[in-house]
Amino acid sequence: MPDFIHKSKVYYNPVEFALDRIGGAWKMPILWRLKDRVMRYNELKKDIPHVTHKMLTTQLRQLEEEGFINRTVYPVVPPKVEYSLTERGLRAIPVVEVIRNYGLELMAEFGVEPGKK
Amino acid sequence: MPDFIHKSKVYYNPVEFALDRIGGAWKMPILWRLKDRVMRYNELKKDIPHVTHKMLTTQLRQLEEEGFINRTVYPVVPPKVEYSLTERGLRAIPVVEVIRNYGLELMAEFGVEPGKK
DNA sequence: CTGGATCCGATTTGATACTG
DNA sequence: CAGTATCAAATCGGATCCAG
Repeated sequence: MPDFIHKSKVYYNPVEFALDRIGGAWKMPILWRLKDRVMRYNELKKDIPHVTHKMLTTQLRQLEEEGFINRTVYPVVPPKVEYSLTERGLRAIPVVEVIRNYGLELMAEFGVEPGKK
Repeated sequence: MPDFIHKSKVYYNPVEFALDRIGGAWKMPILWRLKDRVMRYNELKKDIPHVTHKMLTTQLRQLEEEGFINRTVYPVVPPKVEYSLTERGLRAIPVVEVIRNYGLELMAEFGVEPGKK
């Protein structure tokens, strides 16, 4: 597997490339929540446990910049901003689902319990 | 999605749990190479481009500790150590494959070329 | 050949304060 | 409500040296 460059970063394999787009602790959880509905910033903030303001905004910016989500600003006061999946974001969902299900399997194997909401 | 704890770290969702086991830049490439054969340390080292000694050893230790790979030491000089997939590692392969294929798709979309080799 | 340990700079992240 | 900027802490990764 050869090297290739994207946005001035060198990648060594397709897995690394994919995980740099939708990996990390928050991107898949964000995409997953936008799976079947549009959400406002604060909705995401409240729905994703423990994500900090900074992390949520930077991850949203990156997902937007790479074409996974749309950011729609309504010129009203107070501000209203909605996030939704793009075509590309939609195509990521099945992958997220595979990883998510695998995570649930692993958790069962390791004996960790999701607990209650 | 509730919180849960594994090895004194708090997780917030199954995706994060899964990626902490097999995510990062090197773990999937390692698992992928052990998919259909046993490999020695130096084989992996030579076969995975740009991985450093430190990264390869730490990732191998973690994969071993979490039960994804076996480490077999042959008491000879010079040392001979072989790595192979466990049952659990084998079950991770389909997931790796999904992400790998998705990475290849994304690369095509973004117009990056794997180059030759 | 395989692996551990250490140093140290680079990157990432959390907390906090400030804005229209 | 949504977002930016800044600072310090924490983590990560590469280079290097030593060892059985």
